[in-house]
Amino acid sequence: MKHESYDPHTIEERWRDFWRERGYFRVDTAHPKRKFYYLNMFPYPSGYLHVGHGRNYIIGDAIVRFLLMRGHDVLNPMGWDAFGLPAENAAIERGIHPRDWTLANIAYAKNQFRAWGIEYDWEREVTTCLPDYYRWTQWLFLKLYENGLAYKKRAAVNYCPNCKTVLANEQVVGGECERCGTPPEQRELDQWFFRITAYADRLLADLADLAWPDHVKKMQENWIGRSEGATIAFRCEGGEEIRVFTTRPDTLWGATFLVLAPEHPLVDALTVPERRAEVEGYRRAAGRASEIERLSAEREKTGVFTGSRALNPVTGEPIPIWIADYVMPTYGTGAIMAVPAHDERDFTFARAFGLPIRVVIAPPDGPVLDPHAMGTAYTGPGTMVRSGPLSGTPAATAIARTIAYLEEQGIGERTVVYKLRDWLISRQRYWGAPIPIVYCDRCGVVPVPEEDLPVLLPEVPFIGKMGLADIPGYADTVCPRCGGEARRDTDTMDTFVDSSWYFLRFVSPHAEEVPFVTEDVNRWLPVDLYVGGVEHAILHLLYARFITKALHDLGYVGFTEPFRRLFTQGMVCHTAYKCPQHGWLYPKEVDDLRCTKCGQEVATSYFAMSKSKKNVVEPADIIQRYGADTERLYTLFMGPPDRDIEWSEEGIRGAWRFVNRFWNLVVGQLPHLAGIAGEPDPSRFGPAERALWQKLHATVKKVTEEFGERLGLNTAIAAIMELANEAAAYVEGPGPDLQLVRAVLSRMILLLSPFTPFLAEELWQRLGEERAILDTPWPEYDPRAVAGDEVEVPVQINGKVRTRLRLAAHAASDPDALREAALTAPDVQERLRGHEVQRVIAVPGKLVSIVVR
RNA sequence: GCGAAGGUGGCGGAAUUGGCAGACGCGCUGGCCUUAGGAGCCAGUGCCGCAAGGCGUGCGGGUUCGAGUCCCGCCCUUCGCACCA
Repeated sequence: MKHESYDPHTIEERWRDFWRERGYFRVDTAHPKRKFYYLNMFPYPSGYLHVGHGRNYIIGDAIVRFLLMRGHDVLNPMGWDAFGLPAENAAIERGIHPRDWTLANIAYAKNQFRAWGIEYDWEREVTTCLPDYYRWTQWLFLKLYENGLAYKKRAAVNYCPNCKTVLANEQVVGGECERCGTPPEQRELDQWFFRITAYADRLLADLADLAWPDHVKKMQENWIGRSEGATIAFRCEGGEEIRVFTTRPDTLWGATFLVLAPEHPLVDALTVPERRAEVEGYRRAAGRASEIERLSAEREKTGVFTGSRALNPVTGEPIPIWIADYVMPTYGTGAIMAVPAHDERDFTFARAFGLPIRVVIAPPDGPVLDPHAMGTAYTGPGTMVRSGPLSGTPAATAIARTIAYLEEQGIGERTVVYKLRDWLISRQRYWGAPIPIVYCDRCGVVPVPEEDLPVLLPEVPFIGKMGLADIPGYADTVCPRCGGEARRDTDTMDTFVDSSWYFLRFVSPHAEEVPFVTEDVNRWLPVDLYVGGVEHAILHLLYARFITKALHDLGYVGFTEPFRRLFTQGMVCHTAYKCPQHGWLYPKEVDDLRCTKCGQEVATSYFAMSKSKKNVVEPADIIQRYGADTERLYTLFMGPPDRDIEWSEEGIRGAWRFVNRFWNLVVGQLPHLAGIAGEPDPSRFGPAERALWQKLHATVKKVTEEFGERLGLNTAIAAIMELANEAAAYVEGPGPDLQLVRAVLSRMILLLSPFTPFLAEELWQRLGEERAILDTPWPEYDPRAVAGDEVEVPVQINGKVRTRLRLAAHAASDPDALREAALTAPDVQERLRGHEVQRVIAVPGKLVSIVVR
């Protein structure tokens, strides 16, 4: 080897602490000139970060380095979402305290960041499980409580018997506990809720202004689930009033029965004695049925008749009242009017139980519907028929006219309902922020005074699944109001409360009197770019938006949305092996696709990296073999950041080879470049120089633009590779222009520096540059140089490219000259012989298309 | 069922505005170098064909001088929601 070969370990060790010592990633939040709040979703400290986690932070570090070079004041903090069940469960397994486990993981992860070359302002570190943070989570609870946004109620809630705690609706995914997959049970419990439903309309409306991926907005929209319709009152024969919600009030004349949810409060009163046994039996069965069973749309419809009737308010006809579990107790009023002719579910139910079907909507131009012949409900548009005074109303105005009529008659009114329900935040586990509430026999529910915060987690040896209620003495306290004996609330808050405001704390992490300094957060928020996994599309992002709006209304912040732009990065997948007998296997337990324990053939598949599937790749191994720069480069190169990608052992070698080639290119040129300074002089360029010069400027443009809207970092890297390939070919050629070589190499180092910061800093210094890269402005490009002075223009004949012309840029941009050049080109002439030219389309700078016969 | 995203070589993926399909990388093939190669370098590599040429972006139609890109109708994959009245 004629020069020093690339040794990532020496290089990376040299620069690792340089950035920290120089404080490049610190920011003065009080005096930003061009502020940019970049935020990665903070991690859950679960043990270690694998290369899949790394992707999130590597994307962020590259963007932040770019922004710094562009002269922004970047707030780029990092912290730990440190409370929660997994730490508790891991601690139980290991027989240690969740705090010790968590803090050890944090220390380990910080070293991993350092190894990756990812720097943060660690003076802003926020750890949600420490009292100086959760004190303010409790403060948040108190503020919501004082303003009627936190309340306690007894309700049927989802309880996970395995995790031994209740769950929010958002944490029941597909009828299973989000954490452990156990189907939750319904339990009647006294629990704390946050009144997120009070913000349903604004959470929905404000989505419009967010620069978020459409699918994430759509998911939130669906989750909030706004429906417009009417509430209609039905008088029962026994005098009770049943209110139903419907989106189709125009079908009211076709309502032939009512259905209540089994849990509906009027069921008892409406059940006649001879039906009581059957109704009670059905209610008990419905209570036991898990959420999955009950929500399955394919399930047979079941229900029972209460024996009572109500009067259809517009026809005066008595109609039977049933109960059925296809009606949800918590949506709308928990009761529906059934219009079997025009609603699929009601139709199925009516057919199953022989209930009458009455057609009140006539399809346009269609045959008159015959209730006996219908195989399915007609839910399409049509004219109202058999609907008393409203008969003949066309579809377009039917709903609005019916609502007006109902309001006139005093039977009902326009109503908007949401699927969104209040956020259940009580958890019966230890590792969370205690709810700062005291129960006193004399004073009732008493909030802990702000000055008494934090309510500390009790210091106990940690022995097993437990809540604060299991810890002797924890609940005993005195009432803050009367000083008498009282009991503490023994629940902790959902960890999503912790993460619903952490982005505010980062701005003023050391404030002791307040959770954050309003003036400062107003200067820095909303977050300019928030990057994280799409799995938080609903839970975290909806909660954080809600809390921000609540804090806004209470006067603590001046903005209503926390995250202006959201980017969701894809997951890193990797081969996973499964043995029919031994389950998931580590790659080292597989030989020639057979299990090393039993010799059976293993199944291979691709999954997002996870410990449970034993398919994680450890950054330490990769860094040991190739260095952090190679891992970073490969991570960003292997696919667009918003898509899932597949980690491959071969792929990383490609990145490794590039890093080596680049090193060899620059280090190989160093002896020639000593003493070479100044910008190259384009007037002295030959064709090879002009081509390279153009490529350089085009590459600067490309890379710069990819850091904008698209974040196509994979193609930015590809562009740099192209430039490197051309530069390598150029320096091998005859008599290279050394000023040009220096210009190309030094700018290429800058372009590469967000991706491979160690390598870039090292080569930059070896090139003799005095300033560090992060003190150097990002390279500029000259649009004229990008355009170049000669272009290649393809010529199509009947839609096929037949030849390419090399033309001066000015000729290519003039349609007439372009047309002329194409038609006179010898090989075009050749092809046109014997044909009649019908049409010539010359697109300046692009191509010429000739149509012949 | 509803909604969203996607389907391009052997593979990961490019093609940003209707204008050269397959950039860049992996893999593969051949060669060089080497005691050796899971190192490095050079060349080739969408498919069919000796070639000229033809065919090619899930399938079928359409618009256009020109379609991966736009329109209509399907198929498949992934994700989200799912008896929400």
